[in-house]
Formats: sequence, structure tokens, C-alpha cells
Amino acid sequence: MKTLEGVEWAVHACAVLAGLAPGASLNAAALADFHRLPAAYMAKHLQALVRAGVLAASRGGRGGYRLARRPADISLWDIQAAIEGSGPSFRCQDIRREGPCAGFGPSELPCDIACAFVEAEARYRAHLKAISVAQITRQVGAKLGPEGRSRFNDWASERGAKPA
Amino acid sequence: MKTLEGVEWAVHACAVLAGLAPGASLNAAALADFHRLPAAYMAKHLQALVRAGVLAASRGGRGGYRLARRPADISLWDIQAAIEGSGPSFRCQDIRREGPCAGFGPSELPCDIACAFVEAEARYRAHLKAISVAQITRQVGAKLGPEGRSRFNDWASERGAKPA
DNA sequence: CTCAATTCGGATAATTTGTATCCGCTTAAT
DNA sequence: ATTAAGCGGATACAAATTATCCGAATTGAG
Repeated sequence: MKTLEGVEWAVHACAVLAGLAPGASLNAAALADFHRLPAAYMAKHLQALVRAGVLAASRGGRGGYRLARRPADISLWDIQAAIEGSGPSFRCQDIRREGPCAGFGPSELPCDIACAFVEAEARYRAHLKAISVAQITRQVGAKLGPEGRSRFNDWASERGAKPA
Repeated sequence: MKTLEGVEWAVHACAVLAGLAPGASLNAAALADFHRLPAAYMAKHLQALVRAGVLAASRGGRGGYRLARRPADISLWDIQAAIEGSGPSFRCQDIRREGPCAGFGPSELPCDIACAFVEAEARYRAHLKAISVAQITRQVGAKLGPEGRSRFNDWASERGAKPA
């Protein structure tokens, strides 16, 4: 049960985009550079976010990535699902159907053990679904302070993105 | 975010032990055979459960594994933690400390993104902590029906364990 | 009290998964 | 037409997971 580190990268990237003016975009190199991450690999994750409908991409000169929806409508779960997939963490192998007691009882009913883990995971997801990128950006921005926010805006301008 | 399949094996193994008479034990070969799993690998998971204090082991002839506590006092989280470790799923790499905005704001404060994932995981764990092996064994036993339970008791006797 | 059978336990190998990079292709702005 | 940029696939590389084996420790029989 390990969260892939790409999730952390992806959330940070979305938070950066949410800190720009609505509709503004940045390319993969810029988003990677903001946290000093390898650009090629970051690009892979950004592509996954596009496939999941979290980001929208523009190709060609002056292209880049922008949020596909408003920051308030993108949850942390949307991002994790984009990177890791939305399938269940606990994959029941139904090992109960093997062995001396297999075949007794209605095997159509779900495995109680799997149910417990699936329900636990539902609660995990519910919490992430309740947190939006907008909230994250607000909190991070508040911690940065006026000088930090100014520095962010300067950086965005240099990279060709309109600041908020 | 994938739950290791060893967790499923371990929970099933504990559920089997909880279906025996209190204090009864089974060896690794028997616990593996019940679900037709590779014995050598199952043994490794059982060892992890011993290290975590969930099971107790006895060596030598007529030895084996038994529950270290009453089934009602063993939670699904205890078992998952034994197999996968109790560390956080989301390991914050603190990538926010790199880049143009690093150093602004009190970096002693925890990362908001990490906090969100840690809290989500806390809810996951809370649910698993609330479910005991005793509950699981009760539910599985109920589904088996009288004939299935009888078959289970016969199997346990053949393997040298006292049935409930 | 010795010996042999049994069983756990840690070290070791094989496989899969995740991490990271590169290159050709398509697309869009200048 | 040229340049900038994302997209997808192919490919290494690193790490974790899966699986197996052999030695150490314990028990019980003779």
C-alpha cells in the first residue's frame, strides 16, 4: 500500500496551475522546473492527467497544459485516480474458492474480507474527493506570504503564463 | 496504491486460526494448503505476523502458529500493518522546498498536500481497526453453513488441530 | 540422553512493477 | 516553412514484490 510519488508531483503541478489566471497554461518543462523535477518523467504524468480529463493540453508553439475544469471542481482523488488508476487497491483473488471448504455456501456473495478493505478504501477516497485543488492552492499561497506570492507571479510571467 | 496480496493471505490464515479452539495451532503447510497457496511463501507472511505480535509460533514436532491474542483483539489493520508495515502510504518528498518559491513561508509547517493524504489514510486505517478477526470468522462461518463448518472441523482434526 | 523428524527463520533468487529517458510523429503558432 | 510543444511508444534502469531453498532450533521418541 504505497502511494506512487507521481501523485505528489501531479498534485503540486495542478496546484501551480490553479495559482495562475483562469485558463492560463504552462508547458511541461516549466511545471517540472518549478520543483526541480525531471522534465521527461513529469511530462508522462501530465499526459496521464490529460487522459483522465483533469488537464487539457495545447500542442505546438506557445502550447502547454492548463486545468480542464475550475480548481474548485478538481479533487485530490481525481488526480490520484489519473496517476494510479481508479481500480480497487485490494484485489480479491478469491482464494476462499480453493481448498476443502470451497463450494460450501453461496459463492455468489462477496468475500467478507474484501468487503472490509473496499469499504476502508471508500472512506479514503471520500476524504480525497472532498478536498479540491482550489483549497490546496489557497493554503499553500497563504503559507508563502506576500513576498513568496510575488516571487511566484514573477516566475510565472517569465515562463509566459499570466499570473492570477 | 496497491494492497499486497500477502495481506489477503494473512487475513484468511488468521480467520482460519480463529475458527479453531482457543489456543489451537496449525503449521505453515496446513495454513497454506487450506487455500491451496504456496507453502514457502505463506510461511514468510506468517513469520511477519509473528514479528508483529499477531501470531505466536512454536517450533519442533507438533509445532505451528497460533493467535497471540483473542480473535476479538486482532484487527484487520494489525494484520495489514504486519505485512506492509505501519508507515504512511504517502511519503512526502517535500518537493516544495525546491524551486523559485522555496524558502518563503515557515517551512517547519507540514505540507498541506501531505496532510490531506495522511488524513485520508487515517480514515482508511480507522475502518480496518474497527473490524476484528472474530467478526470475519463469524461472517465467513455463517456463509459456510452447517455442512461447510463440519467439513472445516474435519479438516482441522486431520491436520492435528482441535476444532472449535 | 541421543537421534531423527519436524518446523520455524533468515538468506537468496526470480519476477514484476515502478522510475526515468529518449526519439519519431503530430499539431499549432509565427 | 520553421520552430515550439505535446503525444505515444520503445527502451533502460532501479526497486519492490513474489517465490524458493537451506540452515538453525526445538520437540518427542526410543
